[in-house]
Amino acid sequence: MKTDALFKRAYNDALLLTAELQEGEPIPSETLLAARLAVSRTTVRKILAALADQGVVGGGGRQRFVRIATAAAAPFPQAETVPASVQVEKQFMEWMLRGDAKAGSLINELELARQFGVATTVIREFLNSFHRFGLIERRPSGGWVLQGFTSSFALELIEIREMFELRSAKAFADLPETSPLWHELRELRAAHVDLLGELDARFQDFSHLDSRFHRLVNAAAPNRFIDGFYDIITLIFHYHYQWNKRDERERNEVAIREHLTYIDALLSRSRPAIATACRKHLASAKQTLIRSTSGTGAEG
Amino acid sequence: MKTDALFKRAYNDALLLTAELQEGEPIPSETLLAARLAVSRTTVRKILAALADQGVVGGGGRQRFVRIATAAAAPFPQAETVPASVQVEKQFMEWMLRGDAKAGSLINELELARQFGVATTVIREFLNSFHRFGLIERRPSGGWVLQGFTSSFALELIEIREMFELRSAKAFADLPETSPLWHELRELRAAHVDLLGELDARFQDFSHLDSRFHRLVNAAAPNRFIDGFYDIITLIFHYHYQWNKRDERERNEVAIREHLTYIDALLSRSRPAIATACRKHLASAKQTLIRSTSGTGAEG
DNA sequence: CTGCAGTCCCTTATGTACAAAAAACCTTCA
DNA sequence: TGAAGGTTTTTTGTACATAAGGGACTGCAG
Repeated sequence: MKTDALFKRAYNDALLLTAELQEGEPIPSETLLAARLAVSRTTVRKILAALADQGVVGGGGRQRFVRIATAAAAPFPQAETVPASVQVEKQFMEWMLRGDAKAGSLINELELARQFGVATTVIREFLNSFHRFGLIERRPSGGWVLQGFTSSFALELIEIREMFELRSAKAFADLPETSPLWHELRELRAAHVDLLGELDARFQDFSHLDSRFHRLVNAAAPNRFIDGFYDIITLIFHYHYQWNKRDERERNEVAIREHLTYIDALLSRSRPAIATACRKHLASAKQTLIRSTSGTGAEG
Repeated sequence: MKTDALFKRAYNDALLLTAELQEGEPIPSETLLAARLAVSRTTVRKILAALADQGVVGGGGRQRFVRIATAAAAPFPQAETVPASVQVEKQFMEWMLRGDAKAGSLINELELARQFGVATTVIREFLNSFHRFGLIERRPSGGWVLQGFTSSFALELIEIREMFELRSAKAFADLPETSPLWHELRELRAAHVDLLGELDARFQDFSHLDSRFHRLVNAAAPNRFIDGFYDIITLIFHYHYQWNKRDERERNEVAIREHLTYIDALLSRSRPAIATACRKHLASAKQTLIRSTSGTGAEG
């Protein structure tokens, strides 16, 4: 049976929407709600039925209205609103980065399924799509081998990243003045400055900003393979930022300042300045990443 | 139920092995056969039981021998010895490259499953792993959109290829004299010369040689992401060579000569010569590929 | 005639079942 | 005693069932 995490999330969102309305106010049309909640009308109807059950909305057909203005109905627990596939990724990364599994060991689908509380099918599908991240390998006879987050993985990752980033940064400098990306870059610069101002409170927001920035640079000359590669980068850095707490604030401050230099170089369109700033930033990202890898990276 | 294509392939292989033995000769041990046929001993035992049923081998336990020297038993049909997943890839590429499906259209799992004669699970798993080749995209709401083999796909593919190949070629030139790769390179050069000599008869063998050569170059400085990328290259070129028959012989001859120039440049270790030969080869590969793409590549 | 809700059908996601294949363990005989 | 065959246990690949969710079609009301 398919999980109804989508329904539950949308239901919770709908509860928030109704809370904004006055008692007795009419409910927006199903089509409108569908657009607002980003789900199909089928799901909206299911939600409306559930809300009617809960007494939150009254009436029926075209005469639906808010019955209780204060959100009396309890929302679904947060955990149930996350699709199984997302939870599996999170749990798997945790399992791997926490060192519960050694590099080179076999992955047992059934065991993981039990441990994560999902069906083996979900694990199987996850492993299949996770393969592209380079952290696991398929054995010829079936089954999967864990490669692990080793320093050789980090080195190989960073090597490709440097090639792609330098290429994209150059392309960015060649963008016509009219490109909307320049505006986005300036906005992103402002976001960096903002974050730097309140770094003590929000220093964990950097991970997201980092991903946005590097994807913006790549948008100068889109290439689906580079985009795909940035998914890997984003994943690795996301979890890396989550798990490696050492000097987190300092690391992020350094990175933000490097970004700013890099952004200014891009804005100046000076090729040498861009290359220098880009290389410098990548070099320090490399150091950070390698320091946190698990092993020697000596593998077959 | 799991298919027994593995058993059938190994059974056919085993039939060939027994045909080499004299009537009455003893059969190698189960362990040895398992290694020889590249399957587990469990499968070997199943094969031996089947062969005994067919009267090809007699005796039992430690006294098994060949009963009929001439291979009297019929092997399984070729088609049944290919795992479903491999057949699906072939059929899918055919379906796509033949133009049965337009770029941008939705992929219907059930329909494909029926058309290819497999269960939907197999299609699903295939699409999941095929995603990395960049020819299909996942829709946010589930399901897949066909991107197709467009010229923008080809251009993006080639761009990455050039970056990777130049990088690896440089690394190759820096290999120590003692590296075994130099020997392999010389062997590969000989294979090219051989093929050139009998090109009229064997010109289709080039596809395989091409893949071997480029993977060898990459082996100079292994990187799992580049390796993964070469899977894409190999796939595309493999099917491209199969489907684009126009000027096939001439194209291959040109490519072989370019390879020879490229190999000689590598052997000379001259950086400028390597870069020139590499670029020249990639440029003509690019032309060939782009000429055979299906559309304008104008997509969202 | 336009936007809405009612209804129906199609497709996909996920759990479960079961056979194939692998791997581990046990027994036997030269 | 060690290499072979016999037996049992695990694990994976594939089919199938079923609910969730998307989308098309229809008739109605303003």
